[in-house]
Amino acid sequence: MLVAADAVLAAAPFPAAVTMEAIAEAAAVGKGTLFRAFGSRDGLLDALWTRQLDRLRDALAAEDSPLGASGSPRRRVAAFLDALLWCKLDNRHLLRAREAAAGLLASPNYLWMHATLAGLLRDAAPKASQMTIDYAAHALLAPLHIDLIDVLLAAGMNPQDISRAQTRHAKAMIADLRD
Amino acid sequence: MLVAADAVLAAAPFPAAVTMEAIAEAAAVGKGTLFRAFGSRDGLLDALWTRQLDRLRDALAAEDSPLGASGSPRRRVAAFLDALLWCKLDNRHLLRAREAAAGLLASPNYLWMHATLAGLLRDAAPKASQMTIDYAAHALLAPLHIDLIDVLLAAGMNPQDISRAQTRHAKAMIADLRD
DNA sequence: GATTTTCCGGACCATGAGTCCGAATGACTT
DNA sequence: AAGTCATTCGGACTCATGGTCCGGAAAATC
Repeated sequence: MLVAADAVLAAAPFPAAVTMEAIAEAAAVGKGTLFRAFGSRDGLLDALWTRQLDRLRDALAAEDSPLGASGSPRRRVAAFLDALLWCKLDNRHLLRAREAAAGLLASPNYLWMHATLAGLLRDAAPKASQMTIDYAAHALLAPLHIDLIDVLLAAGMNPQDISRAQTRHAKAMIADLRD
Repeated sequence: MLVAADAVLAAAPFPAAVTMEAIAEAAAVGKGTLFRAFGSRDGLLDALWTRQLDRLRDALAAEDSPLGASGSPRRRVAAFLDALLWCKLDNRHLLRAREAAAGLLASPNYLWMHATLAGLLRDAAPKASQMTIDYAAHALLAPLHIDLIDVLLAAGMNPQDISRAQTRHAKAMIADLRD
């Protein structure tokens, strides 16, 4: 069932448009069965994503990988982020299946924010490469995602705290960009 | 029309559940008129969001604010991010109106990623405060959002580039956490 | 083989985005 | 002022899809 769902999502040119009915058919099963097993569309997607992360968790537990406790903390952080990156790349179809804000980052508004911030960063670090600056701008904007802000507020931070943390983040990024 | 839409979204306990019909009624206008004016639900939300950002753009243009060209680049970056933060806080209802991944950051999977990464960061910078580490972990995970990855790939970066940029980001964050 | 229980599946329902055409409004002409 | 034409409006309608539900099949038990 999970396998069939993964296959049909991977094959679809537009995973967000894949219906539960289509998945049920591909799995040679009734729609009711799908819903009984996963509760909802999101439940199914969650199950699929969790399955992928489980493999990652196993890798983390393995001693020999760069993720294992043997490496230096710094390397482990990088290795962990890399593992996540590859996992996400490999399962793009799955993550894109949640319609959500598809293309919101390509909207004029985000483009403007990014261009503006990148411009300011260029002023602050004239010698940094364009690609580095562009990435830094994205990395500074990403934590402003409303969902993350909600999480931070729910976790007990107040706007002042967030503002300070973000300023510090920016400072660290600029310091790095200046080499 | 925009004003009415903003009001009804702001008043709703769950903005994502506000229907176009409800907005039309609040604006004392037919549904057809709404759609003719904005094309779609997303179009309307875009228009609302753009309206807010326009105010920000004006502030940026003003000479006297910390955003103006008079400040140091570093201050301007911080001021810009802060302005965005407050803008987003003030318009939370509007941003949350795009149903999307509501609560995805509260899912066990994200919680695990965050906890794991925060743990690694703690190892790398034992003296940093918990709040700082938590924020850093969020800030490192946020750029892994699939939408951003897609944008980066579309912009010509390949996975290797992203990996390098992300590693550099992590390095900069850790360096900062260690003071 | 009869009876009970569990599980399955596809017909069915509810909802809400987006469409469309008839009606209303208003501008322009005589 | 009345008639005519163009433009815009609005709400009834369509359609797609997530989610429900019940009749019946399969399995377990005796």
